[in-house]
Amino acid sequence: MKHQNFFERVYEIARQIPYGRVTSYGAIAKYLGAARSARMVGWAMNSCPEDVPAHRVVNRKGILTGKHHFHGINLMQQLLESEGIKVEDNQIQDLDKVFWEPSKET
DNA sequence: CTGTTGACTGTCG
DNA sequence: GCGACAGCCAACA
Repeated sequence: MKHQNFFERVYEIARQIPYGRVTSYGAIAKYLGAARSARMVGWAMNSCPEDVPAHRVVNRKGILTGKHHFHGINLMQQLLESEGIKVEDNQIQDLDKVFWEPSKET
């Protein structure tokens, strides 16, 4: 499997996010070698395939910045809470505990 | 082809 | 501690 476009790499990593864990756009972008491309991760998520748990991807602050891109405004939060992640005011609690880093998979 | 925007982040003042 | 700027890539007008 050769390297593909930036988007496809984002999808691959997003799919590797374990249950009950979350990551940030910057973490993914940084793993790809372009920490400044965090916006692209979000843009890639805009086309998020069903295989990609985009609800587990938040910004570095742990805020559900992309929640309004979901079908339901509170869907993203419910999905996270369903995985045991505490979410309050659109922000993930204990972010450092549920935070997942792509480099941990390699 | 050129300019703007976008689910972001780190650095500087 | 907070506000503003730059940087990365891709899609759209």
